[in-house]
Parts: sequence; C-alpha cells; structure tokens
Amino acid sequence: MMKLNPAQQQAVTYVSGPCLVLAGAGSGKTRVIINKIAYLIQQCGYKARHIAAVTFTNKAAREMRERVAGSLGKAEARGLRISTFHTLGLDMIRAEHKVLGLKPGFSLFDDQDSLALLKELTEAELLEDKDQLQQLVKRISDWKNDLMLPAQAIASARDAQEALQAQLYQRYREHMTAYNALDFDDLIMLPTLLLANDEEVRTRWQSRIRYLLVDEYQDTNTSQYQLVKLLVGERARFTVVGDDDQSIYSWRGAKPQNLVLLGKDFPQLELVKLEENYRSSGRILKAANILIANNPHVYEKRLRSNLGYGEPIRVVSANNEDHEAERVVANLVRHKFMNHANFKDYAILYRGNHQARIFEKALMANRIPYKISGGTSFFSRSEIKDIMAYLRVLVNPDDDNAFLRICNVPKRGMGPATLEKIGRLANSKQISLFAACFDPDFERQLPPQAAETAMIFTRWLVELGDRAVRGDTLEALKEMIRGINYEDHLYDTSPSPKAAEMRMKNVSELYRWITDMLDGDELEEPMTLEQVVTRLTLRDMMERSSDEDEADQVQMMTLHASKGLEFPYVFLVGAEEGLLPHQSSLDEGNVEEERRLAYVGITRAQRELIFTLCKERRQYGEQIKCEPSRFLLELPQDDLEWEARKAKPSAEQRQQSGKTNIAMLRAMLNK
DNA sequence: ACGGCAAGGATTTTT
DNA sequence: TCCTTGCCGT
Repeated sequence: MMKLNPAQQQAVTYVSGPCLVLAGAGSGKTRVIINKIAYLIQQCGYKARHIAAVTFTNKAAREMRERVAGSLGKAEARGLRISTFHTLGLDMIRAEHKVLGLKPGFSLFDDQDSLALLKELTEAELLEDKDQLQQLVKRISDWKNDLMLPAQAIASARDAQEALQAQLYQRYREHMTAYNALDFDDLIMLPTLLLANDEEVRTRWQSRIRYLLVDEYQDTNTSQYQLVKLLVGERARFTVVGDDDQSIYSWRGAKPQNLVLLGKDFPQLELVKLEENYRSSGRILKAANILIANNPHVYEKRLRSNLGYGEPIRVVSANNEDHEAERVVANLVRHKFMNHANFKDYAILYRGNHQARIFEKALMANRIPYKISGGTSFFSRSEIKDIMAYLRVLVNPDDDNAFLRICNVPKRGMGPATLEKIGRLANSKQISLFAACFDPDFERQLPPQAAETAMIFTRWLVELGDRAVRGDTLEALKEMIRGINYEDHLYDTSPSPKAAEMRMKNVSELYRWITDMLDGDELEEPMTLEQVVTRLTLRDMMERSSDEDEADQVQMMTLHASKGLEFPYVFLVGAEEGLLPHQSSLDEGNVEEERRLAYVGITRAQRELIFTLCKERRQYGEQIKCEPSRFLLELPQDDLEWEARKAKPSAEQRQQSGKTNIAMLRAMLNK
C-alpha cells in the first residue's frame, strides 16, 4: 500500500461501486489487483472465498495466485478464487452439472477435437471446401459467443448458407451431447445462459462471488462480458482492468468495445487511469505514445516514464531475410559484449511464427542459446494427444473421438473394417462406440476374431478405469502405459530412435505433470483423475521445475505472445509493409489492430529498441520488394537512427504517410 | 500398412 | 520455396 502512486491507490481503495482501471503498458496493473484483493480482505471485511479474480491465461492466474499468497499469507488467501474465465466456467458447470443435464466426467474437446468432429459431420454434406469448414467453425464459435443455441441460429438464418451452417451447428451439438463432451466456448456459454435463465442459480452464485476482478478486460468477448454482468448483478461490486491499446485479439472474438459498453451499462462507473510507466525509457514511451495516437480513442491516455530518456531507437535494414538475421545476431553479440548483458536480456519479436526459423538458424550457427516460446504446442504433439485420449476414455468411455484415436494405437488389430461394424451397431442403437462393445448384439455382428480383440481391449479399459477411480490412480496409470507398450510403439513409428526418445521424454513429462497434479502441493489441492484431464486440456498444468526459466537464452516469440512480458533489449524484426501491418489485415482494413500490435512490441522494451527490415524478401518462392513499415514513418524521426544502409524512406513515402494520418484524423472527427 | 508423389496453402492462436 | 495433406500404388 505504501509503495503505490496516487492513481494506483485510488484504483485500489475505490470499492463502493463499479471501477474501470485503464492501465497502460507497464503501469503496474497486476500490483493494483494484488493490492486490491488484500485491501478488500484486510480493510473492507470481505472473506477471501467471496472474492474472485479472472484472467485469460493460466500463466497470469498462477502468477497472481502466487503473489497474493505471498502478500496475504496462506491462511488469509484460503478460498480465494483466482482462475481463467474458462476455469471459472468449468467450475460452475461442474457444480451445476445436474441442472445442465451433464453426466459427471464429461470430456473437454480442444479446438482440434472439435474440428475433427465437424470435419466428419460435414463429409456427408456437400461442403467439401476446406474454406467452408473454417467458416463453419468460426460461425459456430460466433454463435456461442453471442449465446445463441442451435434453435435460435436456425430461426435467425438469413440465407441458405447460414441455414445449412445452423443445421450443422445443431448436429454438432447433438454429437457433443452424445459424447458427453463440451468445447471451450461451452465453458463460457453454458454458465452464462444458466445464470441468465435460472434465478435460483444466479442468486446463489452472486452471493458466492461478492467482489469480482477482471484482468485484461479489453480481451473479453460478448459472452464473457455477459457472464461478468450476471455475476456482479445489481450490486455491481467489481473492478476491471484493461488497456484498449493492447487489444490484439479481436480476430478471436475479443470486443474492445466492451470497455465503452461498460460505461453505458454502469453509468456510475469510476474511471481510474494508470499512466505512470515503470518499465521503459522516456524515448521508447514517447515513440509508443506517438504511434498509438494514430488510432482513434475513446479514453485518452498518455504514458509517462519514470526513467531517463535513453538511447535512440535504431532501425537496421538488411538486403534480405538471411541478411536480416545475420545483422540481428551481429548486433546482439556486439551489444552483449559491450554492455556485459546476458542472452536472456534480449528478445527477438516477430509477426509470424515462420519468421522464427531463419533467426533460429542464425543463432544456432553462432552457438547462441535461444528459446522459442509458442509455435507448435506441447499438446498438439501426437504422443501427448494419444496419452490424453487414453485418459479421456478412462474418465468418459462415451468419448468416441478419444476412443477412435486410441483403439488402434498402438496397433492391436482393430482396423477400419472392425470399427465400421462397431460404428454401425452404435449408430443403430444410438449408443457410443464403447458401449456398443458391451451390447448383447455385439458378438453376433462381428467376426469372432475382431469381437475378441475389441472385447479384450474394452474390458481392460473398464478394469483400469475402475481402479483409477477407486483409489490407486497412479498405479493404474503406470500399468496403462506399460500395458499398451507405448514406448515400443514410439520406436516403431518414429523416423529415428532419437525422435522416439524425444517423444518418450514428452510422455514422461506429461506423466510427471499428472502425478504432481494428483498429489497436489501447498498451493493446490490434490485432484482426481477427472479433474486432471480437464485441466490439462485447458493447458492449466502446474509449474514445471524452473530450470528453463533460469537459463540464459535469447527469447524469441511472436508479438502476440510477448504481451505482458518485458525485456531490456528488444529486436522488433520484419518492420515492413505487408508484414507488420500484415497484408491480410490491410486487406480487411484493420490497420489499427496492427498498430496496436506494434505498440505492444515497442512497449516490451525497457532500455533499447531496435527495428529491422529487409529490402527484399522471399515469399512463396518469389522475391518481393519490401517497403518500410508505415509505423516506422509514424514514429518521431528525431528519436530514430536509421542505419545508413540506404533504406531511408523517400520523400514520397513520407508524404504518403502524412496523407494517411490526415485521413485517419478525419475519420476520427467524423465518428 | 506404409512410402512416394502431387497438390495446395502459407497471420496472430490466451482457452 | 517449403511444409503439410491426401491419394495411390505396392
């Protein structure tokens, strides 16, 4: 409390009504949330179990949980609810599963699972276009985010295309119900609809959560905001923290307009701006402010630096992308040597994952340790999906998707022909594949050999599942991995023994997470296998031992992934038209989000910022000429140091940039 | 069941 | 260009 600035203090102590904290980059918003939770408990008489804080990422939730535990002590923090939106929804669904008509032990489908199911459903239709499949996925997600059930979607369809999509939405829903499965969007939609329609449930949750805090509010979508509104009710005791300038997920349904909506829905809203920045040098902040001023704003905000003015921002140009990577590495090495810095003080930020490869190559060639965050995630590796599918079947045998994945992996002679027959039986009786294997007709409709293998397998699973639920979960798990000879399977199917080894290491890693979660620790309660499986699908695993965090490695990630982080020295690479304002965003006329993305990147830097760009770049096999990003031209040129390599913007380009600014200003005034 | 080859696609991806 | 996907042949 002592160390808060006046604005932060106001944000913390205003508790009598709805509160919006506009928190600029690096303005100490997490601190405000932590302090506010403590203030609510210690000064305002709130019980910890009546307070909930929601974030978007598990990482953010975990960090918050740790910091609160550190400042409050374990006893006082007991019962405090700090989770992601999705985990909160999951908890609510679990508590209310009877009302929702769900059997306990339901499966959670991740995006890939849902996509696979939809693919299957659309195969019968004349929807062969993969583009149309993508559209369908998006449409269903949109419907769910707008809290529309299939019946409403069908009723409100405006054309044949939409009507077909609505029909498929309904079939999708039916299949999910049959599998006893939910997808990510359901985790928000179902609790929200339940609260909206059931007064008893609503008042129960409103009395359970009496103060609500929301982090990264600008990233909420419609249903998430509805959930917030329903949870806080008339009393409206809540604080949301957000920054419209850091809204970079609108392509995923985030509605930064929710910030404006909040003022309309709650006229008594208290607005607090955090404009003091504790992260970056004055020059970096000035650049960021000037850049983002090109976007229209509902709430004006200007970050002030507490630190010195700092070094000039450099713009390094290269002939092509290989040269770009070389120059970054050369600059980095020289800089590190002159400043006695560590590798982990440097970040290379880029727009698209594909850009990473070339930098990876250059770093490797120079024996520089690096770490790439993001990219193909742990959970999309096939070996992890396999084991997860096994676990899902143990917990929920009706999960046909998971069952299909594992029944012949490793190969046990349950090939397509057998499955086809089981599928037909299951279909005719309206039961799951697994249940079909226990049907009285099962043995009559299958060749003896096939029936035999299927029965041995399913009975083995039942036995394992029983054991896992009854008590010795760990033993059951161990036996399962041993029982399927998974290690042999990996060696059989991997291109090299080395790859198999890697994959087995991943499996062991997963196994370790599972055991940790089953056992629990001082911050987390022990979980049941059922809980472990859903939490893992939500990517919410316990912190693995921190040997990686300590390592001295150059940090590489996309601009999106960098949000919330900070680094002493930042290379923002590929600052070119078509790449940083990405071409597809230009096509859609959404430069503003790209500008925010650049803003996020710039404000990651604490001490120094270096942009790089190429004169030409190979794209889809052909060389294309590159122009400097318009964002570079929007920055204060006095603070930029263009590296002489003859890529200075021409007078014509400056003129162009000036024109667009005027056009934008006009657009703003017209609004 | 698996390797070979052609075609197609190539932002971002908190859960 | 270079990766993934899917189809086809053995």
